[in-house]
Amino acid sequence: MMENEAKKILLVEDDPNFGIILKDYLTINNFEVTHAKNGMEGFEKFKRNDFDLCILDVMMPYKDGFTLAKEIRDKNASVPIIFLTAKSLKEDVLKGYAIGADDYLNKPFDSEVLLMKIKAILQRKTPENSVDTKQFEFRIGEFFLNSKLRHLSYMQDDPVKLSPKENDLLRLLALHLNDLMTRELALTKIWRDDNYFTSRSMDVYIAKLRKYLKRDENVEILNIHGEGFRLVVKN
Amino acid sequence: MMENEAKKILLVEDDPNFGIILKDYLTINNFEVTHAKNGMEGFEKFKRNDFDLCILDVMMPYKDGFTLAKEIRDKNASVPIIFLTAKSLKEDVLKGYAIGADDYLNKPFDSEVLLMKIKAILQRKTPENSVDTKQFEFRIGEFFLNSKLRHLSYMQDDPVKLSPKENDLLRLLALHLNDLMTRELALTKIWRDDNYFTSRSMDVYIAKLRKYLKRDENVEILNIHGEGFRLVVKN
DNA sequence: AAGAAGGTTTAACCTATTGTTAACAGCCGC
DNA sequence: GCGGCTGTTAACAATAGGTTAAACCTTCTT
Repeated sequence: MMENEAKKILLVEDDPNFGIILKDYLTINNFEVTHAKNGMEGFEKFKRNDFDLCILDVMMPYKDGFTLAKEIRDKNASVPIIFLTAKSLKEDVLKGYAIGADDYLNKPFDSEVLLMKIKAILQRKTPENSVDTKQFEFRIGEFFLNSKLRHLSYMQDDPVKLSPKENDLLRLLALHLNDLMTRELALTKIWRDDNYFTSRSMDVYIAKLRKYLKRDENVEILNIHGEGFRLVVKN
Repeated sequence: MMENEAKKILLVEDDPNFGIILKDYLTINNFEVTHAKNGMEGFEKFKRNDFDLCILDVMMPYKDGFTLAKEIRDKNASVPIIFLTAKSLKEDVLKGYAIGADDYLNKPFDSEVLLMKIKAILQRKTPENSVDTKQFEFRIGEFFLNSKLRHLSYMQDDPVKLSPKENDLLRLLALHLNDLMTRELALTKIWRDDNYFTSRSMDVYIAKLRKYLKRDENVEILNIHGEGFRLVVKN
């Protein structure tokens, strides 16, 4: 099965029973849910993560859903927000939308309906209207790396196709061009685990990259014993 | 603030009184509203214009809102759709979302709430959504794609008729010509769901498109393992 | 109402790509 | 020279993609 990354949802709901049930339901449906019990905690968690969607209860102690939503909007103008509420005052609904809500559900609601709404909202948000500051293109001596297409080209030759790991690793080296890229950084960023086996796996990839880069003798990957690697371009 | 062009809304509602009131209300709020009195008329009008949003009553004579929505979806996979309905059967709501609704309102509803929902939906839709440009004609090597008519022609040959999905997929590839079109994008935009089966279905459509495109050896669809596809024109 | 036709999804089978691990060899620094 | 790094290759397992055909579902016809 193709493993697409699960979308991350921040759920802020003070009722512990309801919160846990909803969290479980969404988890079963393949979302990665972070549950906060009040507005304060919700905002802390929001700041520490990149969420694809926020579900906020309106009535909560310490900090209500509207206030939280405003703080979230200040940090991030585009993350979708869904409000949940027991009362259904028109003024509240309008206030919610004015803050920039994407939807508004009155309790009790059907969980399947919520699921559909979540999907509908996530669909309208295309992956590329998020301003991606990611850098995809690098010049490395006479090489040119396009890490979006995973292509490494040398002068006029046909580009070589890189595997995802080859590509990630070379990109990380390029980001630290002529400088040290520590083992630890590569392992935590790319392999998401730092142990003997991932470390050996990384060495295998360094070997593969060296093979690709042999064509330009001014480019090489140097090892710094016990520290990491250094992609250098001579001259 | 710059005066943006009024957004065009297709309103399909068989109750004449309610329809006119709603149309006026939306017009006052700076939308350009086309009112159709039944599903038949709604579809005719849809075909003749580019709408930014559709508001469909579910229960209508001749052609109900769901059927109309499906026809609209076949023509245009991404235009937002809001359903209005008097009854609120859960099955109907889910059916609506399954077709690709963006929202679902039960009558009676507050017109201000509808207005806010419309704004929330359009806001998500418009931000420089480069991918969703309203472009329907493409030159792909020696091919010419008219994605309104769903015609793919090669030189002077008779055009091949494409099915809705074939057409949407080729159009999306063409919008990203020579660049990566991610699986995720195609699945969320065209299939409106991203899972194992829709992913395999997409592969089947890629095979179909490759068959059509074989006539021009300079045109091909390349795979980027784990990421998506790339429609390239050589030279 | 039955059947044909067209479109889409699912299943099945096969190939290609990718990542990990083992094995063995050489290297570093003390 | 010794023990822990690093370099390299090859085998293997797991996953993704290519293709065809059958199943399924609507819609259109008769």
